[in-house]
Amino acid sequence: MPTVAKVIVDVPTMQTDRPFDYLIPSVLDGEIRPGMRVWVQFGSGKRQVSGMVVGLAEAPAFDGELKPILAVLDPEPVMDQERLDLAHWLAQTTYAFWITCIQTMLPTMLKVDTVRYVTAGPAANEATAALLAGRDQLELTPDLDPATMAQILTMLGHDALTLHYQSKDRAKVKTVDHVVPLLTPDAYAELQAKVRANAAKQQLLLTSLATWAQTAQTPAVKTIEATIGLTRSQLTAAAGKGWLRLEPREVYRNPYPQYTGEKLTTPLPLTADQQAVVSKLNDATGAQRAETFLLEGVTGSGKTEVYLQAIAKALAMGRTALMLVPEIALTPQMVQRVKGRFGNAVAVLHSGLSDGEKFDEWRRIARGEAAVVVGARSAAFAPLTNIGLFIIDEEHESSYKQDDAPRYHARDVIRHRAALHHAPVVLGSATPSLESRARAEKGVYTLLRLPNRINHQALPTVSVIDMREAYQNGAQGDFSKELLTALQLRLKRHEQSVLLLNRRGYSSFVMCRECGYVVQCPNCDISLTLHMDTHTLKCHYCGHEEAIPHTCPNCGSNKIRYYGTGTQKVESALHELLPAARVLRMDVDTTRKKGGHEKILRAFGNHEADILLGTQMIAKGLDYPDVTLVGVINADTSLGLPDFRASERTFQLLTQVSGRAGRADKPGEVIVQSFNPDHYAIRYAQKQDYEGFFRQEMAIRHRGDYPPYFFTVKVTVSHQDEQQAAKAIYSLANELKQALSDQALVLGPTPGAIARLKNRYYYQIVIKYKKEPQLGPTLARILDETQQSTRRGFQIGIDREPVNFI
DNA sequence: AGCACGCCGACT
DNA sequence: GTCGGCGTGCTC
Repeated sequence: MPTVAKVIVDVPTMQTDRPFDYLIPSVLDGEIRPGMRVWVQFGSGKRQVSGMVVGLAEAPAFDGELKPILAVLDPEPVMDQERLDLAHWLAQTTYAFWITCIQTMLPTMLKVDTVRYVTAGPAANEATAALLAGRDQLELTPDLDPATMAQILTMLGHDALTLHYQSKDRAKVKTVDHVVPLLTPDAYAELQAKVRANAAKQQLLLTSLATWAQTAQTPAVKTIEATIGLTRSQLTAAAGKGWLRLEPREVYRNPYPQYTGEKLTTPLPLTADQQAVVSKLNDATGAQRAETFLLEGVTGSGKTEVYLQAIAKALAMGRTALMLVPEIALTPQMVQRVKGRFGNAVAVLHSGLSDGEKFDEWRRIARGEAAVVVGARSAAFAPLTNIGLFIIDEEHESSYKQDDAPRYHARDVIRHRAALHHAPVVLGSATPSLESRARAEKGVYTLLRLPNRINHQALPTVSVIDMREAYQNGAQGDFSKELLTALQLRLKRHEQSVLLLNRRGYSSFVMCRECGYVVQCPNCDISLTLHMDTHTLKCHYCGHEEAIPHTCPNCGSNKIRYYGTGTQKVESALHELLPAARVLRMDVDTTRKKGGHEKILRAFGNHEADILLGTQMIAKGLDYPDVTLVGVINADTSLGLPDFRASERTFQLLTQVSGRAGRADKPGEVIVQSFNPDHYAIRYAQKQDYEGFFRQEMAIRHRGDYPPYFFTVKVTVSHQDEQQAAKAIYSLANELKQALSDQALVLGPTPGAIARLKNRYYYQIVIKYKKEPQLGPTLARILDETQQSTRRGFQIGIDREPVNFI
């Protein structure tokens, strides 16, 4: 019988990032298994924290006195061995804390909140009474003002207060009350005789109870209310008389009640191209071969149907399937296609669900009640077992990389799991990332192609408008004459248009025309963004908000004006230029609310608007037959960024939106406005020529020693004091340069693009390398050394293959 | 992280 | 002489 549990405690620091031994008390003999959360005392004092059991042992490896586990928080493990191992692997490969990785893999509802509160102590005095002000206890929240906090600490030292810890598990299982008849049908008949005949409701209830008892039914209270019109209070009263019992039964919160799973779609006939791809995938699935495929399929080539039939193969083998989709593409249309084919066997995980819904979908998966999972990035950790197929759609999407710890790429997690499950991986995209396409070239991935659109639909015509000349030709504001004319034509024909505003690095800000002053965030070194709906300036990093100034805070001039192009500004311009057009705007502001996204897309699908105006998010998952015009207002604002992937991102975006036009029998037209109309990214996107773009971009990457020819790591140091941060990054850069071969390139140190964020100063270096066996150990050593300096306020971040270099 | 221990300045 | 400031080290 194991007597020791190895526990990772919920204290995310470098010094505590390893298992601690805890004694399994005899009352918990045999109850504790790896993957369960436990409640333990940790550190000197009475501090209590939660932790995760990652292993059991007969004897401790630690030769001090062990503390006992205080309580078990789960009746069953919430992580199986595969996922416990996965968490450890993730921690090692991303340089994140083990406990942080564990928490990322679990639904938010399984995160344990630790509550600290004080009560009157043995030496309670007037101050105690004053502080508690009649209450029994006072919770210690981080927003308590420092003076009060200091006072509390002093009083704790004098035993005037006592400190308590409590775990607050957020997991709430939703229940629905059911009526359970307690008597026999005969007994109910007898009662009916005793109850007054004109007590209609009671008579009705007794008749119903007799029937339920006869047929062994236990209907839900809600059903009874709806069908026979008895109220909950009448049932509660009857429960008091012993006629029935109200029994809470666990139910799942179903985020998609509209899919009943009764009528399933049947597989569509495949084109020869699709058939060839499906057979290759199914061969690998059948042979349980962990092969990675790169599926390069143009927009409209029927990738989704390929996925569905490949999933069917895995299911036919009695295995499960995991499919990742970018958050932004997880639209009702996508869910409908998968749920429509596989019904209730599908679980969906994305950020639009409430925590409760996510928790319930997660439990359905963990209990083996869902065999297909469709979800965004974090669904890579879905608790599926026996996975037979992995799919990553829109594989090039940068949202598959998590920007904060653990800084993982879903593709790496999926490939790691695929190797364990002996299952193939499909990476699908119309515009694969250069990294993936290069790997296919090298034979690491197997390249599969779907070069043709289904039914050989013509690709839309794409015209590029030179905005440098447009103003001589009667352009108004952000609209060239060509785009305006095309929009008017669509209005006349009652067809729909989509307008894309490429807003990356191009938000609206307020600038003084006299002195050039731009209103900045007081906490972060970035410009504040204008929000016309609330008439405020907001910081998109820290959330700071302030009123729009009427006069320049710098020179006092009243010539302070709005600059840049935001969706709101374009929207009002549209109203002026095309007063008859009904415009729907889709951006972070209009989609923040739950379901906001879907509501807008549905409204557009129902022809409630003529023009859909939005940012990047409209480029995906849209499939409306009546859209015959796609306009890109500013194609190249993303080209100017100091990021080597700027061309790749621009090409992907333009190719993607171009594919959105004219998908039905109506021919589509795409108008791209650009100040760099001759840029190769725009030219290749115009021709929808991925291979051409790939060759040229690879040559450029080769010349610049960029990925995929080189690997990259970004190391960031931050401190409240700018000098300290700068000093630290320079010594770190030196240390790295000495440890690495001269093949490796160390760029920087440079201040972060936003040098100051939430009142911390950031400095960073980027390392480019091909093969550096010393890099991993050196980074680990640096982290180890920094742990000593964390108390002095340093924070260090290591990001392998970062998506954002600035 | 958080909590205790420990070693130096302004008070009863 | 002590109370309490926050620098340093440890947590099974």
